[in-house]
Amino acid sequence: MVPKSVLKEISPCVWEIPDSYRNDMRVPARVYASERMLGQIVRDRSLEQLVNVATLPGIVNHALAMPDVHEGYGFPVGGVAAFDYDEGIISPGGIGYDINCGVRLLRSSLVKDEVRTRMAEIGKAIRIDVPSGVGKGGMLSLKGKQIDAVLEGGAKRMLELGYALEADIDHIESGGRLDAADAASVSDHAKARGHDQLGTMGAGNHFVEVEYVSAIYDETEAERMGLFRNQVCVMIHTGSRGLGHQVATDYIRLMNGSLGKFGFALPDRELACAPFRSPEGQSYWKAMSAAANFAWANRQLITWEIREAWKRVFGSDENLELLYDVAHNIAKIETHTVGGVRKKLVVHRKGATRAFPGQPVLIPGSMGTGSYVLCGREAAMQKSFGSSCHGAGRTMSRTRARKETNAETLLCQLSAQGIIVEAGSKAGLTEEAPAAYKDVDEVVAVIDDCGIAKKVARLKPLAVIKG
DNA sequence: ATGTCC
Repeated sequence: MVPKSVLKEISPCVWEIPDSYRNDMRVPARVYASERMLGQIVRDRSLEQLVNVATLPGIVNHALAMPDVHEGYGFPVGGVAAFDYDEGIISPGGIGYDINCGVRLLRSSLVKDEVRTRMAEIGKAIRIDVPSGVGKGGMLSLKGKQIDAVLEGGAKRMLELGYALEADIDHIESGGRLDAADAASVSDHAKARGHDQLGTMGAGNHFVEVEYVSAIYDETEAERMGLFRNQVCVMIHTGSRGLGHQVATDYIRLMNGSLGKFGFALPDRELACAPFRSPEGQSYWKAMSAAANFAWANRQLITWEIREAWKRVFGSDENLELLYDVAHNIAKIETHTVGGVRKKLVVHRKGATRAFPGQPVLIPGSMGTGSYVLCGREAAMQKSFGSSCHGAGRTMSRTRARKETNAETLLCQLSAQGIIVEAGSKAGLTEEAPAAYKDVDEVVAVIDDCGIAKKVARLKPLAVIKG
């Protein structure tokens, strides 16, 4: 464990672990957090994991942790690490098992008071149209070349198939498609797991939520994003399902086997990686891009399903427009200024959101607490490779949350707040108890205060549909 | 997160 005394506050809410802390660190580590939050952060292994990340070949500037950081597989969740394109590595653990887990926000033209009495109905309709649960299949069953077209075309393939509007594509990070994707780098096993999973939610922290705009912090940005007070919106949180999980599994195994060849001695085997330019690194990059495209296609088909449900309940004139869609678990090739020089980097975001200047940043809180819309600021480029936090962040393991939460009590608490809950399983519900998460208001305040992204609007839940 | 252990 990294003791709190090692961390020095170098500016408000920015804490540094110097590279002298351990002799294998190549760069310092930095944490964005309030002092109170730092007290929570030092209680798990996330900072030790962050120090481990700082030892990886080709890392530039700092290994970064956002205020929602917590322990993950090898790399902490809520972490950002950028590696030199030519000299650096790519690591599946730095992206996560759920490749391109992410969030998308749809806005309606309805206001809260018009829909209050219809929430049970829309909750059930979404629950029926968007299948959820571990291993669950959906409305499409893709075969052979059909799945390859989705892996290489992402959300744009869904447009060709009639499940997207032209305008949707312009409001997705990277246009909902990474060009590097190559279906041939994805195993048949991964394709088999994913072939019927488009348009499905999954389980764990994945959800669909009907929310309303409860506060506006920046009128100009809110107007630009088409948001207004009491407006009803829909948030979708899911990823690449079994397909992405299998891609991660396949390449962690492959890269563990090639560590010796590259002469890598890692402080933790969970950091399995390969030089980005190596055959292993390139294969994973192409497969990760394909899985990311699959996730964008998934959120797109879910959008189509929700639009159908929405029209059934609220009438055919009612539509849902895509505000934005962001990835939370992904690596990207980006150019950033490092030491005054423009450099091509492989930016790993694991439980972190891209937050380029002017870009909408979507941050869901824990179940029942609602979400934030922020807007990326110029300073993010220097402070965090244009990245923000991605959510509230866990303070309790799934097991502990399940042990300490009573499902009935939790349901009562949510319904007392007027929130409709459609839950797939009681175990799944208790794992996501708000008590198992940090306070999203506090997490977002750090991001706002340190100038990474500014608060635009807050949304509160009306109906929660969970896996 | 995940056909929650090949």
